[in-house]
Amino acid sequence: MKKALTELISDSIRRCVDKGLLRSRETPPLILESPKEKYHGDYATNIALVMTAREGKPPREVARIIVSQLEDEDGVIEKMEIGGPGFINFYLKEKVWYSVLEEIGRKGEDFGKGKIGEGRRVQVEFISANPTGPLHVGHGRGAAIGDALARILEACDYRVFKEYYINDVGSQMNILGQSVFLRYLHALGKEVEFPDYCYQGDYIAEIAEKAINERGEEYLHYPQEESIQSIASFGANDILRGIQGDLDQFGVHFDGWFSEKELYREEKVPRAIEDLKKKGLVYEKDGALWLKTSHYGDEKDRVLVKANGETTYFASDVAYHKDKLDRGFEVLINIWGADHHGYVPRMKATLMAMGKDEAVLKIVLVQLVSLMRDGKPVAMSTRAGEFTTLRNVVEEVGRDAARFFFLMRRPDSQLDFDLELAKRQSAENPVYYVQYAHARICSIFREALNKGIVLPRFKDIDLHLLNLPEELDLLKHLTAYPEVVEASAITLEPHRIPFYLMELSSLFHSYYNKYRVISSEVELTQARLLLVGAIKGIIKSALDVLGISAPEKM
RNA sequence: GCGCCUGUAGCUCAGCUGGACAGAGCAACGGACUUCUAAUCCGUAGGUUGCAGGUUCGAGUCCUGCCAGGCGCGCCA
Repeated sequence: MKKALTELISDSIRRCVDKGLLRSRETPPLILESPKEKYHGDYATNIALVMTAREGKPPREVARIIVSQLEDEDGVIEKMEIGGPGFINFYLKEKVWYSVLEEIGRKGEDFGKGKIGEGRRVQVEFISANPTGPLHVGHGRGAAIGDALARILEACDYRVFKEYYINDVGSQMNILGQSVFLRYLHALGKEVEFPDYCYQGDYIAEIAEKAINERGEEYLHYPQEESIQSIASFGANDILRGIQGDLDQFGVHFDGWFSEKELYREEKVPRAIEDLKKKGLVYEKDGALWLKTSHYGDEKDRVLVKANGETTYFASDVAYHKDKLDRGFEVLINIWGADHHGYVPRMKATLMAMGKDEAVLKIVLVQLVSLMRDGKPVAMSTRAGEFTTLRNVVEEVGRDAARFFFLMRRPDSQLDFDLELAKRQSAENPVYYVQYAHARICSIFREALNKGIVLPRFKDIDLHLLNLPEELDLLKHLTAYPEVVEASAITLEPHRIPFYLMELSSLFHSYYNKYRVISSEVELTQARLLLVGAIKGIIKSALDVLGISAPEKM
């Protein structure tokens, strides 16, 4: 609808220019919005205000000219008004809003799906937590956002690949190996000291137990270095299985798991460096090998290979991102914890060094989560081993509530996650508010079924019976759903969908309390059933895009 | 010291990427269940958008400088 109206206005402006009424050859981008106040119409544009400087005419005059040339061939406009300083307000005919019901009926679950992706291949990389311990709540937020974004992009005709990058190389693996090895020795009755830098959580001892059960005393017989390395992979594998289990329980499923170790095994790191060297972007200084990231906006150059010959973590990342491109992804989306924000410029620079546009790599920074219980912070330091895992949180508050809470806020604002609040099954908890709207509608349909009410074919229903202001308002909101999904995809902001859902649910609950859907008037009942059925469908698909269930009974 | 994010009602947050009088929910107060689920609804009250400037027809939104909170600034991963 919005698009059609935008067309009409553009046509009108073109006509004005042709007729010499206006002189702007280039029209600024046309912005059409839904005014907050109803008496400002269904849609409004500020185009006349924007054009006023170039036209040398007062804005209301420009607006008047545009309105005079507007040809509404399909007869969708009820009236147009020039408001305030020069807004053009459009009031649409009621029939326009009815068409959304037909569209929802026709498209079913595809209603809300857009085309802006044009089939482009996009990779969404998220969580990518080191396999050195279970996932904690912070990872949960990243997981919820990454998964929801993937679903949103899919709904907009992107071909999405969800990937988890496993950081299974480097010193943290070594520390994991040492930590487990020491617990292993301890469990076998040896005297050991457990240093501070080792991972402290109970899960380390549990892995050591498993190692004993599965491998016995095998690790005692190798040289210590070898044992540590080997027990590190044993531990990493075990932890990774745990992470997969946690994610499974949270309803997140990846299309691919990419191992850093594989990058080295396939020599992709040296090859990536070689590639950049050929472009003259790599140089040697102080015995180390550097990438000229500063040529692409980074504050300084970065080391790829240290003076001691070891490659850096950054080098792996360079190779990994090259691999992403080699696999044919056109857009790369990385969901990162905000503590990694300092790496954004160097990663963007890397992509540019590989000859890509900066916009190919989009990085969503997710701010930290503070876990609260009744307003008091819950400690969660990994080191001390007293952290709260994602698993614990999901078990305590449930998958749906956890997801909704993670998705409710803008990624770049810090999140206080209150466990007690998330558990409460009351108005304070918006998850239930939305789900309840869905369940209520399902209940209406059960009642209709009981009473033997049948929905006739769409064209046999008299939609003009839906003429209450509340009904038109609901229809307008339904119409806006595809725009919300699209905006969400463009801005990479999933929180718009929970907010949309809360608004829609609120309108429905009001309507439900004020009027009856099922009444003795058969035709009215049928029309209203059609309306609430459409609402139900949209709540369902919006929840779906968030990875949240839509229960039929509560 | 430098950089990134945040600052909006008592609390938790929206604000459609510059629009009309700044919006919800919670908490507070007062009402609504013989009728499709009261996990709901209706009403009342609540504001100098951190502060000070600037840009323009118009600023919560953009720019500059402060203030406050969070997070980063390794040849660590």
